[in-house]
Amino acid sequence: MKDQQLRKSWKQDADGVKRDILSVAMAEFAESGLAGARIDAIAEKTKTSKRMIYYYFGDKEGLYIATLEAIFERVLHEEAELDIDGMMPEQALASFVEFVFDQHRNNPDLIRVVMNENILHAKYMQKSEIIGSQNVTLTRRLERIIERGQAQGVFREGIDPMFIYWQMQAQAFYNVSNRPSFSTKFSPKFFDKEGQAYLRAEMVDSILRYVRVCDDDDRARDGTTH
Amino acid sequence: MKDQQLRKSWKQDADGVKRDILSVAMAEFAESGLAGARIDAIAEKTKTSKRMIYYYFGDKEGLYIATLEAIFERVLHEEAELDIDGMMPEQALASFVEFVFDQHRNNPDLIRVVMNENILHAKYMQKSEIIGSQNVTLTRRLERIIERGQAQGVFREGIDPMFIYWQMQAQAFYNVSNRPSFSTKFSPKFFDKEGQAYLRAEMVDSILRYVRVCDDDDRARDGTTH
Amino acid sequence: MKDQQLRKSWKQDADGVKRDILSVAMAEFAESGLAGARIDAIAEKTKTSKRMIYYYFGDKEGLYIATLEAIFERVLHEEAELDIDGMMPEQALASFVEFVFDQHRNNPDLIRVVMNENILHAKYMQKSEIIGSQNVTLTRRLERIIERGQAQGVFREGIDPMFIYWQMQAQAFYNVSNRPSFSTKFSPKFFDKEGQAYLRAEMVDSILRYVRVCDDDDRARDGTTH
Amino acid sequence: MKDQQLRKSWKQDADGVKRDILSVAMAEFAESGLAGARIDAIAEKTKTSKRMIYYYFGDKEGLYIATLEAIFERVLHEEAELDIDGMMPEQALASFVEFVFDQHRNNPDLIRVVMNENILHAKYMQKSEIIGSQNVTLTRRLERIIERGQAQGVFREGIDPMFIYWQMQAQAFYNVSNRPSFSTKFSPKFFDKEGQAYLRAEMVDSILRYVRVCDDDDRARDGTTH
DNA sequence: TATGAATGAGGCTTCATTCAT
DNA sequence: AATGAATGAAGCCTCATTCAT
Repeated sequence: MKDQQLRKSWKQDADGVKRDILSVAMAEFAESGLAGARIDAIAEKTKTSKRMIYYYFGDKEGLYIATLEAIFERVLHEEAELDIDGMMPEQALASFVEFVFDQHRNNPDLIRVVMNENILHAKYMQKSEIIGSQNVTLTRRLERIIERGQAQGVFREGIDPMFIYWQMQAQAFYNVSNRPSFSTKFSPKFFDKEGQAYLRAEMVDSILRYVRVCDDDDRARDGTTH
Repeated sequence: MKDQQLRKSWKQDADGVKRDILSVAMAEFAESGLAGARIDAIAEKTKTSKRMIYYYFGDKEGLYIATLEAIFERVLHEEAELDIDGMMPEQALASFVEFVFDQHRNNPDLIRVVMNENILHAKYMQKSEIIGSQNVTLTRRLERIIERGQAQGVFREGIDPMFIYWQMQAQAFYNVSNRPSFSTKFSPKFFDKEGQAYLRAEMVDSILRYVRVCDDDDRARDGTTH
Repeated sequence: MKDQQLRKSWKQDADGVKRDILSVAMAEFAESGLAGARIDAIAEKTKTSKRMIYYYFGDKEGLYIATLEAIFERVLHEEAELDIDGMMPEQALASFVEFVFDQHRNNPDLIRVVMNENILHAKYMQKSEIIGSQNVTLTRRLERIIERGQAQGVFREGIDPMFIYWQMQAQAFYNVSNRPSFSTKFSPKFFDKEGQAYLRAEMVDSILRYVRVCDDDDRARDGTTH
Repeated sequence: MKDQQLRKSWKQDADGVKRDILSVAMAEFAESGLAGARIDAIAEKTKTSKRMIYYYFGDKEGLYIATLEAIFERVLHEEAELDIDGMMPEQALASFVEFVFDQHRNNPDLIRVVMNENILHAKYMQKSEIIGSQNVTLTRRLERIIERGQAQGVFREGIDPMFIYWQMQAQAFYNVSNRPSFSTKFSPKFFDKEGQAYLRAEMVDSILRYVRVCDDDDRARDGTTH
């Protein structure tokens, strides 16, 4: 899209070929995982040939890692668009939760690739230098929301922002990753349009109740009713 | 229950062989998934030969399904040991959450197999007739806890027990399934002994805060502080 | 069927078991040939177990040969029922042809087993002592019909009865054996009920025309029209 | 017809490799049938490796179908060389019969492959789009011979050319296909050089007698001598 | 006489990768 | 920069047959 004019005489520019391969690879790795994906299948859906995959990415693992990094980079861009700095703490937190929920829901490929990574004990994520150092931004912003809420006296003390972030991730991720098994084993009711809206709202509610100041906070720790 | 006594004189022990194969297969499928597991690798770790795997389970898929069902059956048995009926509602709910958390934590094989199933869109879980009809018991018990709590006035109205169950599952599952990626991308701090204890406690707290009656419930829905 | 009374106390008599196995084997070998038939498949359709097949017949080849011989014996019995001795020569010959045609048509299993034998270069038929010495009877009877016709002046001289027999066999056999390929490559029109009746009638007609005295016999040999 | 000249510089010769594989496969499938043939055996007799069979033909069935089609194509080419249009009807018909007889006799591989196909109920012939639509030419030519003979008054009316074709095929095919069993069960006398010449001549004679006008045609239908 | 368990050899097929041009 | 041809290693599975009781 950028400098195509300069290269017009070439049939395809190198970047275009790479991007083409990557986008096909992403779909394949997301669908079948590293072991399950087939180089042949990827090559066939590509505009170029199998040889080019090896030319540009070395081997299957190289292509896989490139795919992984491309996905995380895409996600990073999305996160930059979250605009909550002007909101009141509760509203900001609610929007934050909704954003995380939606982000996962709208990126099933990301989820599936991460699922696969976890099956491989995150072997390739660890190898990548890009991925590890990424998500500081988002957690920082969450910290600031919590701090603001506490300063305003609407959020209680003793909250670990990272735990809240973990909890959000858990639910947002699980909502996509385990939909097949949960539907099968328990109930599909949360996965139609209404069900998803309900889940999203309750997730917000649940986290707000977790951070909010409540008179009876003495009851909270021991789990008894006085 | 069986006529094993009659067969004791046989050198062969079909059930033993099958169990042996299954336990090896469970580990292999958990580690590598359906596609990644190697029949040869399973056979080698077995007391018997590769041929016997085919004799008893037909093919790789047959073995995989048998493994799946064995795992879910094992889990079912564990659930029968949860004893919370005599407790007060809050205590019962707390114990329930802790049980779910521990159950997942202590069965990483189960988690990994389910992860794999989800990558396969739960294809084989759906095929199995055993798995679908299982988990009524546990959700029923949760329903009763909630009802009791509401009757006693300690839990608020408008709670869907299934959502609480979903939320528990999400966190308990994610805690095991996504540990590698979360550790890598964010922080490993929740995954040592103390971190796990913290996570478990906050999970309980979070859910109790979600169900508990709170004076300011009018604030809950719109997310403002008026 | 014979001495079942004597053996009533036994669950199954040896002959019954053997006959049971043989009848199943015949169907399997007819359908799939020696290489294609599966001992397991045969055993499953049998009232007894796989082990019994080996007990009674030694191995797969042994069972195959036994099947072969049983089939030829059955055919031999059928031939004994052909009753044409009182007929006039033309009528007798016509009946003979029809008999051969029907006999093949009604024994597709025989045909398929012989097809398979021919693929194996009749290896097992040659081994069998029973089969080789069988079909003298039928060819003798054909010889006698021809001789009678010649004596009565209705059949011409210079006919080899064995050729006529060969020609009948060829058509009667081909009608069953090559029905699938002929239907596919040329036309299925000869294989419905009417088509078969037509084929049968023309076969008779053709052979009668071949043996019958004809004024223009001088034309016959060189294939010219004078 | 092809651009082989352009590729002459390549070490690889895809068409040559394919043809090599096909010719070996033809012999193997002819000898052992689809089930009996061994990919390993084929590969060994080939200039290339087993892997290349899969590269070019996909799987065993793919190779089998390719073999089937190659054989039928070869036969088609042979048929194009039959030159009988200038002959008188009887002579043309005689030559036609001889051609069919010789064609079968000289292509035992074809016969054996078709035998095998018939054992498989012509399953793969039906799949092939090439084979079904082929043999119109030859039957058309036979029709025209008959018509010419009838127009000239040397052939009688009421003849179905397709039946004659069927009859020729039956005998020409059976002569090759059932030689082993016929030799074993009846007599080998038709299968040496003289025997084959005799069979061929009588086949011609028999068919000419079938089509020729004969004074006594009133006798033909009821089979009596009055 | 009867049976379920066991087996070794060999079959078909797939895969990521490299070669030659 | 690009491509069709080629490959070895390894995977899954099937078969007739035998063993132990």
